[in-house]
Amino acid sequence: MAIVVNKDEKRRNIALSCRDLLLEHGIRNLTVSQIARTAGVGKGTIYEYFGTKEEIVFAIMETIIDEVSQKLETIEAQSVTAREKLFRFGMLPFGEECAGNYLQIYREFLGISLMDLSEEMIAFSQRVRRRFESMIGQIMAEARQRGELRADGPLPVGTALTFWVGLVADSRMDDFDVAREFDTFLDLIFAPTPSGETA
Amino acid sequence: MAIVVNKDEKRRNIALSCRDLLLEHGIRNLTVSQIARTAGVGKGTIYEYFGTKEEIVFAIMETIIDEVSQKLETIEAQSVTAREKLFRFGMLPFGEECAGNYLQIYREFLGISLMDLSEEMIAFSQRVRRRFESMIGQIMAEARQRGELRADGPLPVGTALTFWVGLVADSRMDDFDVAREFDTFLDLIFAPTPSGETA
Amino acid sequence: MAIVVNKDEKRRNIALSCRDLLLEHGIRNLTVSQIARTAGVGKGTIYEYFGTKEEIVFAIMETIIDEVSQKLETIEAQSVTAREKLFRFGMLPFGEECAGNYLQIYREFLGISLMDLSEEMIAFSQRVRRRFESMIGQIMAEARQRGELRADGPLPVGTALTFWVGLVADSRMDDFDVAREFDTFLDLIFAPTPSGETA
Amino acid sequence: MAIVVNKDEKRRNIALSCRDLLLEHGIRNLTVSQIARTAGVGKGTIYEYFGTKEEIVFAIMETIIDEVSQKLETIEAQSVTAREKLFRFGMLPFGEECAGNYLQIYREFLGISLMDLSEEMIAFSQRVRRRFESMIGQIMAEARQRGELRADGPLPVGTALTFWVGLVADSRMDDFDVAREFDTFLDLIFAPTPSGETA
DNA sequence: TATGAATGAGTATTCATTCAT
DNA sequence: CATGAATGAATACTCATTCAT
Repeated sequence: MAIVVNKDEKRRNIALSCRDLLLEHGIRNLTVSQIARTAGVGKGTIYEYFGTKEEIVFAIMETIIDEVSQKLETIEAQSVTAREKLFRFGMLPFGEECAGNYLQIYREFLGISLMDLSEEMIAFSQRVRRRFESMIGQIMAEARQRGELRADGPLPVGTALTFWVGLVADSRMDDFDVAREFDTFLDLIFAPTPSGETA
Repeated sequence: MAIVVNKDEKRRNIALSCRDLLLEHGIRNLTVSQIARTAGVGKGTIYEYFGTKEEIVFAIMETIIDEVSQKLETIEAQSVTAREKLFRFGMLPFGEECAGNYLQIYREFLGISLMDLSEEMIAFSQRVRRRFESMIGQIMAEARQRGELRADGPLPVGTALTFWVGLVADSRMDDFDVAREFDTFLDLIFAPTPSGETA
Repeated sequence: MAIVVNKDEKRRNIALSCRDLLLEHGIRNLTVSQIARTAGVGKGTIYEYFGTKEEIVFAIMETIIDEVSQKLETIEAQSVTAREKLFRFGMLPFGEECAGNYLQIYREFLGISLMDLSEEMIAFSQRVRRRFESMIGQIMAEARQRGELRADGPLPVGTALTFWVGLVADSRMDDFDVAREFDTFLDLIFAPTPSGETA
Repeated sequence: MAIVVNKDEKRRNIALSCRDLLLEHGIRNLTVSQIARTAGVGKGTIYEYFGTKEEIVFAIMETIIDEVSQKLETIEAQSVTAREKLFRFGMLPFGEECAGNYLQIYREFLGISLMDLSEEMIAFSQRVRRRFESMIGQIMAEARQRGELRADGPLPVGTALTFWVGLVADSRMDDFDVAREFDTFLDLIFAPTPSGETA
């Protein structure tokens, strides 16, 4: 009888075991040989579970995104204003903590996906975007219910995400103050309604 | 007497003669050999005027940005609202016209600059950003004077630029509606006062 | 009671089920995985019946040669001159009909056997050659009896076969007129005895 | 001033310096690295003079064919019958002497060219064929003038070449007597007059 | 008897940059 | 001033075969 292997599980295991490798070496410097060695299997085995190096990278990125998502959920659960939640969301990869590499990797991935407009790459980008869309959407929906957010128009979910992408990109520049810029943006969304008007 | 050629002028000439080459082939597919051939000089000569391929690309990009700037000035001069001007500014590379390649090239350049965090690259990015900052700054300043823009706080120049960068990046995704997203963003800036006041 | 399967029979079944696969994909592009899948068994099972991929290919080739042999027998039975029979024999794989692939496969096989001079490969080649030798030998023997062929010397069976191999090889060249060349060769064998000399 | 290099000459030099390498390692086992090392240049330099590995092989093969051609010319000059000349021509690669490898290489090349039906490969094969065609053509023309060859019909140049290709291929088989087969073939060409005339 | 998961060797090619002339 | 010949590092992917179950 043949050995039975859960393919998806093994894929995930390989990806998980290479998480650190990716974070350390970066995406472009990752070689399939390294991946195989790190995962403790032969190079051929890698191609038994992934069709292409790109696919491996996607899988590893996905595990990282899963991690980030969990952190976001933690933030979600905190009892602070929606604005603050969004701020913490957006600032997560910019935090000093362990997160430094996230920023680097995300930036690299963004760079790669801007140059490689293959179908697979775009599809993956969209998939990732949608995940974050739903998380942010929830926060904003809540915020609107609580009156934190203006009641008119569609929720500025996409606007926030797009701005955040710009934030990641622009943050590469020395004199760019991420926190300040993000704060300014959130001001726009949460309509600080200049000076006490509205009322 | 030997013909004296201003070094800067020759640099510029080389850059100008390669503008189309860049727009056609893209940045990564541009080879120094092609550049030399197109400029009608030897490969070695190129390195007489530029220290590195990167520098050549910067020079060519600069000529392209000059072009774009001129187009922006034309828009500036149009008699429309500041909001409309900003919209036209931002949408310029997304226009059908000839501009198609601008978007592609800018995206590619953004991608490259996200992966290559060398000092020169960052410095160049900052230089470019500042050019656009000043142009947008003028429009916004005017807008505020005319009352189109809220009077409080700093002008959201950086916010707009950062959002625009995100726009360029996200526009690679099939289902992304650039115009709509940009419009939504401009709404945040220009019509912040929730309950129909302003009017 | 377990179903008893004759090992040779199963070998033959596997070979037969892969005939089309070989004809379509060619020899080199045939993978053992494909073979197993097409034969409806596991990869390991294939190696239960064949020692090596080469052996599988031999077995499939043999089924194809069987087919060709049958066609040759049909030609044999036609009431035409021996010369015409030989011509039809030789031209069979060059015919438009379905035979197109036969030529391709035979050429590929010839190429492989020229590069892989293993004992098995040579033995197989000899086996195949001998099959055709006997068929052609019969025709020529008849022809001599009927006076179609010169009476002196050994029958040019080998000569014809060797020439035919050259024909298959050379026919890869665009400007090669197979029919004409073959005809010229047959003229030599059938000694058109220039202009009525003989006498 | 730039260094001036005669490109064709350098190509030839590289090819010449790798002649032995090809003869020893065979065509398929030749690596570009080896070629570069043997030619005493960098790998990149090889690609300065050849577009592809295939081209290098062609060039080396050409030098070998040049050698063979010279030997053929020597044979040409010998004072023997045309039949004997053709025999010596054809048997050249089968001779014990140094020629052993020629046969091997030619066989390998034939094998490769049967599997790789690219335009370049076919073009090269045709080029080679034409060279031999002209040489053999001369001998046959002479032979006919001297009455050694029948006076009617076109010279069987192509027939001989095609047969020779078959000879090279079939000679891989143990029990194949090249000399005898070739002799039989030449009999067909030179002694067509059936009934013992000859005279 | 049947299976299929695991394996790993092996190689062509590009192009920015230098420096002898 | 100008040239262009020379350089060499670096990496994904296939597939026949085995053997534990």
